[in-house]
Amino acid sequence: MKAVSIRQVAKEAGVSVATVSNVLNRPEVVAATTRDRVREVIDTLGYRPNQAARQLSNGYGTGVGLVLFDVRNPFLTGVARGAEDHLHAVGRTVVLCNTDVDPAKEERYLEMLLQQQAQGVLITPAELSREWVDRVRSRGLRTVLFHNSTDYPDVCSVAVDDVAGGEMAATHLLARGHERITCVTGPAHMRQSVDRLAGCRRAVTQAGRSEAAVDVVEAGAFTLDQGRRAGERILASPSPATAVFCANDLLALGVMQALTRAGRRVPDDIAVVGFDDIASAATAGVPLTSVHVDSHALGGAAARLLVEEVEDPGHRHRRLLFAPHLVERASS
Amino acid sequence: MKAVSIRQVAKEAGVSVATVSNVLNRPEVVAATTRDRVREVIDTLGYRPNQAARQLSNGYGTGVGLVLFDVRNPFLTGVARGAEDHLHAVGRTVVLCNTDVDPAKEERYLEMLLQQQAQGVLITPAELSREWVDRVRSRGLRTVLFHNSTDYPDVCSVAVDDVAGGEMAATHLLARGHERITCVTGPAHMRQSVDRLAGCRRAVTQAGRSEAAVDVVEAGAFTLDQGRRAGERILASPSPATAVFCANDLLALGVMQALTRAGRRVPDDIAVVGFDDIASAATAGVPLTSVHVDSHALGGAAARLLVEEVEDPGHRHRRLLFAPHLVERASS
DNA sequence: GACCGGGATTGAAGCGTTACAACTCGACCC
DNA sequence: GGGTCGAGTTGTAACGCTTCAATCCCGGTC
Repeated sequence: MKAVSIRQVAKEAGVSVATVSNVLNRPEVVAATTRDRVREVIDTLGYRPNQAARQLSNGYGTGVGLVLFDVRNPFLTGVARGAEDHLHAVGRTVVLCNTDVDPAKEERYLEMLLQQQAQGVLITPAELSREWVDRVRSRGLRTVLFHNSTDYPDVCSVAVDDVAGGEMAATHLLARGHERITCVTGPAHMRQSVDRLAGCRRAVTQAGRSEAAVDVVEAGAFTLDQGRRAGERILASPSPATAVFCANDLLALGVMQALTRAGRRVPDDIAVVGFDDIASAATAGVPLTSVHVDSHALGGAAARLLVEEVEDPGHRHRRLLFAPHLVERASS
Repeated sequence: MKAVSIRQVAKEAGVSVATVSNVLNRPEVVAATTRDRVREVIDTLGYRPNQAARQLSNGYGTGVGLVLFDVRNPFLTGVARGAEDHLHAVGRTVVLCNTDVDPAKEERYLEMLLQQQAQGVLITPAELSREWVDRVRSRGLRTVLFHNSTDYPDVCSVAVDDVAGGEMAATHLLARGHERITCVTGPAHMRQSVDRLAGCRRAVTQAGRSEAAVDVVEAGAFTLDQGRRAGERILASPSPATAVFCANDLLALGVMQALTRAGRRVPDDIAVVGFDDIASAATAGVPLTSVHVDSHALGGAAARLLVEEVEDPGHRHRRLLFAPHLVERASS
């Protein structure tokens, strides 16, 4: 029942613990015959190196924190999976932490990770600021942010190129022959609203049209309900555009519900495009065209960045921007 | 930069390391004044007990494994969150592992957890068998299964009461005045198909009707596409029932797509009820009535069970069955 | 004044690894 | 024969903490 220790392996193999340790960590320094013998003993005895001891000895552990505001967020779920896949592949262990965007909770987690001597953390910061970044850094935690901000060139981060995404959606609609586009954004202060709208406008002007070709409807939140409301507002307009691009799938689904409820046909009367490509987009009554983000790849990239930062002293901080792509479905 | 050790705290506070350790672990044995002084030094110095050392010393760690076949599965995502919440609240650390139902991968994870000296694991087993259970146990890992099986009374497990869920759905439809129900199941060999259908039948017979009042349509898989196909088959029937209960939301959404595409109105012509209450159920064109499972609570319960098993020597293994509940929406 | 009991404190032995300095031992060279 | 070299191996300190037996100290007892 008691776990086998390196000492027992050493005794059994007739060598010193140092040699066993070498077999494990620098096999090239030990003679082939000894190495084989030791290895054999290792598996007949079922020896399993004790991580805690190892960690204590060399001063750092193998765990890294995955600090997300909520794994249930479909995007973050993908990110989590992507990160976990890569981290596990390189022999690291992922500690899951959900903050609910609560700085106090986040702080508790970071503290816990520090106690575990985690080497790094992949995080959606609850409140990003110069101060926060410095604080985390000063405690010796390598960090990769899931955040779309250019303000911190000294931290690695990964994010989605919202502008490019908005542009894709709009370009698609224009290609389908729509002359005017209604853009439903979320709250105006949110970066996603701003950037996705900006992308939409860029597509329009690059197609040689005036910016006036895009009507803006601002929803109070990125929710289904607000989407419905936005849909009603669009219907109330004297001459609604024939296409609507929503900054988020929930808004788009809400808009579609309002439209169909009012008897309009999607896409025949009005085309709809969303953003994020959540699962519901594909399963909707009229499957929704949406801008897809490969959250898995994003998580993987973040993990890679973190590992690089941990292992390579000459690491340069980088900001990775992921290009999304359009998934065309029946709604447009 | 170097972390503060217990020794420095001891020196600074003018006591021995043993006393500092006591302040941390058994505060009641140390005199109030000493205790306060030590505590003060602890936070002015920013001392953080080293988990690895602690773990090495007392022989076991604080981490527990959360081994799921895929966090992206919406149900498991909820479970993960529920488990994490509780585990964190009781000071434990959650190590996330995704197996993709691959026994080899699962094995690697278990091995890794063993090296970390994790005390327990919450797991969706890739291949459940007597042998597997014994093997895991013999290595000293406490285990709680997410699995609906009565075959292993000596292991804790949590699961959903599928029979009760099916019964609820059918009872609801009968109450709405439907005389006959079509039940769309997944593959016949899957427990979910069997149990949910059984529940449906039970409701029907308990309402004094013959079992013949439920038509069975077996779908090849729990997918949207198979749902559409099932929908078409229902339409092709000479006298379709006015209500359909699907063993899964994706099937239900597929059925609804087929129905509306054929010009039938849901729920006016045909009512539809699903199972699982995934996010898409609420956002569908016609919001779907579904049997909801509180995955968060389920994860929490599993966590509680595991902690109990780890901490209480007199622990009795239990099998928890969660009652689902019906969420009524527009589709029925 | 010697003795006792018990609360408070402490010294030191582990816990299982790693890594470094030191050692062994043949082969090889002059 | 003595010396050098290098590959292989090993003894052991150190990592930071917990725990337990041992010690200390002080007020109370007889």
